[in-house]
Amino acid sequence: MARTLYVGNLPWATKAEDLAEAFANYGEVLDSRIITDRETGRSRGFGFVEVNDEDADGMIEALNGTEFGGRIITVNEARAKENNNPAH
DNA sequence: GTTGAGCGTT
Repeated sequence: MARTLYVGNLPWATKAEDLAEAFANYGEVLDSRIITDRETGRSRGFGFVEVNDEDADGMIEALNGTEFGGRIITVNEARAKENNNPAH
């Protein structure tokens, strides 16, 4: 079971491993992904972190509105195009 | 080499 977390307001230099490392301090990180521009390949400044369902809420509370890489990041439950579990 | 609200990739 896993839930996808949206992480926004990230510095341009943020990498997926950086997110995984930060989120791993508050729960189990299953996967992490930084969204980059498909055309240019540059970071869009936000990403997604797949975490354990049990720890998802705590990780959001722990990291939402906190400073990361010098910026205050936004952490929320991610929306999805199809397969996801937004149900509480 | 730049930018700053947002919800992605197969």
